[in-house]
Amino acid sequence: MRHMDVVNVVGSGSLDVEIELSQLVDDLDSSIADYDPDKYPGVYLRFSDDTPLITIYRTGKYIVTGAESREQAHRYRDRFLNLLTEMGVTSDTSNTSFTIQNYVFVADLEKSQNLEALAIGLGLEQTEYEPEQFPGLVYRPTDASCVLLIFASGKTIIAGATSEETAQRAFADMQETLEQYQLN
DNA sequence: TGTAACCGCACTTATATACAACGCGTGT
DNA sequence: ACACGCGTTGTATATAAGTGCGGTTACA
Repeated sequence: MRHMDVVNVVGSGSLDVEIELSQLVDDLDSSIADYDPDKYPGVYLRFSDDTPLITIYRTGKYIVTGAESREQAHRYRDRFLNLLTEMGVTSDTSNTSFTIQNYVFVADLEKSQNLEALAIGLGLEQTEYEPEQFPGLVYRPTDASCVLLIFASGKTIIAGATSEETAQRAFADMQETLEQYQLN
């Protein structure tokens, strides 16, 4: 199979405890935390440049975005929980939830594509291609819960999968369809 | 001053999250 | 007629891909 790279992983979880956000921000190092309730209701926490962003809400729910892998998302989630426990904001977080909600992949068909022909081959009902609106073709497979954006260069984005396997299978299935119609 | 080159940005997709503001419906 | 609740929309976050647009810069 042609290679696929994960470029973004999004996960969400809950601390199961309400958080006083202004207090939390006061206790955090201002270099890692940002909070502007007039602009957005969540607190942004980033440990350092090029690491995932964690957004924390009043309800205790939080999101991890911008991770490069499932492992990295979990690693920074753990680091976040440890920090809150050290600060005394939370006590026992061992049974709190955390789920990967979205994977974004970049793949390459390694061959330029005729998107008009591709729309027909993949099925007009499953595709959207409006080059004046956006240069990529949007493909929504009926049997996979993810979306593929295919570009004339052959570069492809797979978004919305909740597992790496789902995305990989969707990309492989699409390539198979292209072969069937000899579009590749 | 004109033109060319370049930069930054919005376009679209998914997803969790929350809050404001809006429309619309129903009940009082 | 008014109040209340619910649904929806826009706001913000990350991330890649292409195209086109506007603005800025540089040079002749």
